Amino acid sequence: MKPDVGQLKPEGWQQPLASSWFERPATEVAPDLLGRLLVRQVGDEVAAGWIVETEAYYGENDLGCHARAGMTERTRIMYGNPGKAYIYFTYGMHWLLNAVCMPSGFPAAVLIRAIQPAFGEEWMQVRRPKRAKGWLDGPAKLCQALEIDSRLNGCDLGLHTSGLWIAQVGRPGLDMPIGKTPRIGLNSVPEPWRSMPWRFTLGQ
DNA sequence: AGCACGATTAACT
DNA sequence: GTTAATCGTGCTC
Repeated sequence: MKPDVGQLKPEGWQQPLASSWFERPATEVAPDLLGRLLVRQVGDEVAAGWIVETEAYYGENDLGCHARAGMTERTRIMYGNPGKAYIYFTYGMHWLLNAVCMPSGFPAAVLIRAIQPAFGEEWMQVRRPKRAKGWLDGPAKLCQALEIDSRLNGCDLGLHTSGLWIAQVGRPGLDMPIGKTPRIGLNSVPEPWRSMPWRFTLGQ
């Protein structure tokens, strides 16, 4: 009988990236996150997905970035320490997950836009019943699947304690080229920010 | 206190 | 291809 490779936990899945790993421009961190493992643990339940799509949001000058308006209650986390989760609510119903980049004081983050299931698929399906193609392709979809919401805003992605981390382990067979395109959904953002090639994809 | 809008998604035509 | 759903946030009065 053929083993279900997708359900095996890869070596190193419990080893989070250090906070200092995120202390770089978001435009460098975003492509570097591709192929790494986003892990969620709630009690005894664990699920994880390979990151395959990211976007960089970088500084107050970036008019596509929430920090364009300076520091507010919402963007406070983005101005904080690298490696923190910046999670915000949009369109009245969706949560989106970012990883904060750069040293404290400079607002920058990487939006996690899509994952592919690595293990714990059953647990993800509890909240995302449809297992059709594309069921985890979307920043709000993966947050729903992994039970990510405001309770995790500001948590440290470099620690296990909050139950959400990014493991350093790279996906096997990481030889595909990285795609670069403009960011999605910035419909009213002026140029050149709207077209900056800060969306990064792996095998899509 | 009121208002316009959004780093989306699903369900349409 | 288009559009409704739905509400926290940030800005204006």
